[in-house]
Amino acid sequence: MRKGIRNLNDRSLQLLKTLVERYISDGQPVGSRVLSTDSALNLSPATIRNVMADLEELGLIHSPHTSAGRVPTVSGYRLFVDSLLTVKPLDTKELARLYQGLSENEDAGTMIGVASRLIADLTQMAGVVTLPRRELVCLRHIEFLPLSHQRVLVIFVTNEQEVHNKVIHTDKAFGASELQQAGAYLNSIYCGHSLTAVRAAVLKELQVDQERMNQAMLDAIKMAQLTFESGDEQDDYVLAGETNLMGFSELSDRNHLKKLFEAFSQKQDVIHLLDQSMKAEGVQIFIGEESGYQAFDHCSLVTSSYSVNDEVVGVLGVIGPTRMAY
Amino acid sequence: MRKGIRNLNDRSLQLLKTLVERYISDGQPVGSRVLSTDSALNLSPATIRNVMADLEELGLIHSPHTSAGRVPTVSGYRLFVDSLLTVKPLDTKELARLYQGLSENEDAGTMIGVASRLIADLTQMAGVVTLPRRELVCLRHIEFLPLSHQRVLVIFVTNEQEVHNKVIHTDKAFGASELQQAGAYLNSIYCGHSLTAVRAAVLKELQVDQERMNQAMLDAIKMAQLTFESGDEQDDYVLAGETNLMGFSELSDRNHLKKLFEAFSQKQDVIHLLDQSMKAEGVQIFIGEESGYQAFDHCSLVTSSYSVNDEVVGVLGVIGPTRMAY
DNA sequence: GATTGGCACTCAGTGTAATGGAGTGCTAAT
DNA sequence: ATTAGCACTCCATTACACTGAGTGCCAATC
Repeated sequence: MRKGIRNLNDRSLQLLKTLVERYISDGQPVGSRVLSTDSALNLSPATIRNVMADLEELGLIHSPHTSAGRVPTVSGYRLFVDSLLTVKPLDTKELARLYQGLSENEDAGTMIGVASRLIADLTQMAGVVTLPRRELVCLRHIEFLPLSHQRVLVIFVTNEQEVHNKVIHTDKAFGASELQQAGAYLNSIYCGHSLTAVRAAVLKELQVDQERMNQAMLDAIKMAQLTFESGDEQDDYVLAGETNLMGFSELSDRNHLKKLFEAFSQKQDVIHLLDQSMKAEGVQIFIGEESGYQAFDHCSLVTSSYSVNDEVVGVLGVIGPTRMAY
Repeated sequence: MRKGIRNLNDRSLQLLKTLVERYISDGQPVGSRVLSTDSALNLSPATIRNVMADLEELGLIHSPHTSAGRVPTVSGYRLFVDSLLTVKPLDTKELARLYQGLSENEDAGTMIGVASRLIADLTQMAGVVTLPRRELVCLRHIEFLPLSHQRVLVIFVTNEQEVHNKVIHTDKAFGASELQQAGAYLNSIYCGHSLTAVRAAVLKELQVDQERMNQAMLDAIKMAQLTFESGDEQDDYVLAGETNLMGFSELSDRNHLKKLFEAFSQKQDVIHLLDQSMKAEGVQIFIGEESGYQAFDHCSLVTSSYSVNDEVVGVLGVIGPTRMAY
């Protein structure tokens, strides 16, 4: 008399849905009685108990103990968000405010901070936005300035108006004009390419084409190599409203909380996770342990990629407790 | 039969000291019995009870409830750190490691991050280091680069090798050579001055000396004004090891913890506090409510200023629970 | 006069019932 | 297939006694 998840009837799904919704709003295990009055279906608690037994057998819900109500499991949430979730239209109105808030400032760096903050305020959870990925950042301009002791200050502009700088150490001392020449040369050939493309090209040049170049060109290429070598500028993200997470009782366990915040400041795991979700189109949801990272066991992460010029360059997301209003 | 704090006898102070030390290491109210065995003094618990009654009357210690031991109050801690504290010599050894860790990297920005991290790891509490104050940062070099749409990229180097950049919007479009000239001009007159000094000088120039200047000079000054106007770059600090604070039971109250972390991310209060302690020489200690900020009610902050070239430019500190090993 | 031993007292913390209530599972009736 | 009824389970709360650590005070002692 076993049934698979696939041929669950509508009624069971309906009940699962209201159960999840109820649990999300109350945070308490929900029993058959409340479910009977809560759901539009006119069913007695007894009937609902039968259905719930089925749902439990399928691993969608689960009892903390014998005489408590039921709580959705991860798979239960998963089914809920995958096929039962009805999105509220509020989002669009808020979205307008969000856009407005964003359009006010032009620097991409601060914009990302603002976006993150907005998400956090809006959801009362933690907002997270990744910086555009390095591979997709395109070089607009590069320039070298002399510093003392064979040091050179590299300034490069990417995308619209983003400015980066770095100090590199060269083999020999260069004068201002030499450096200017080198910059002009590099601009002429690499401008408009992505940073990773530049890096690859530079490496290739150094390996194969040395005899074709004069000394000035070689110096320029070498400096470019120093500038773009190794991904020392890790992909990064901006987090806001972490403190909102401390209000949720399900994350009250100090150990969990600590692990979570450590993950935030280590950044690594979070970046991996966000990276993953960038690969997929549209909205992604990681529920509880699905993320694969222990620190997020009791959290969920809802992400959506964002684009610049029709190209996906980053991810924004909301981090909250598993029991969150999806 | 009342006595002031001033004429407390040595024995009472000795007892207060061991009480505080004991409380710091155990975190539990300490009673007369333990104190009698703990202290080198050979006194019976009864005697100690008498002394403790005196100390309590003076507001230095206090009982959570009738039949618990005593716990130091804020004034008790204060007296302890002010006159009873004997510094362990361990610090110097660790300090060597600290110096070594710091000397490895030369960029001031990352150095501060490393310092903060080191403090946190060393103390198992939160480390905090302020960036050098703006007023004390001295301009080494300034340069302008043209961007599109009447935008100019300003790059200026301060102190040793620190590079800052900013995009400003000008009234009219400038060519590369004009900008270079302007940069050279500004370098010639303002190089070596502190940023605030430059700002003041620029403002003064704009008000009084306009007729003496040619157009190029005026443009240069105007750009400098745009660059250094208003303290938009707030003083800042780097925090590390916040998560260490979550392990302390006395900060377990979620509300307190939340307030504290909010203060961290708002930065403002922390900056004020650190600023305050920069004014005083040497090591400063804020205990519990002494700081005046609610968020720090159950924390203590130990700070020390640090100098570059014999001038105090910033503060580093440790944030921990009131019950910390001072 | 300072110190100490003795004693009654207080009070948080703990363990053990007892009680109530919410919820379930099962069975028999509809 | 649904429902009502019933016995059962288990958590949560309360009550209560008990223990132990610690105090305050008093009288005895050095």
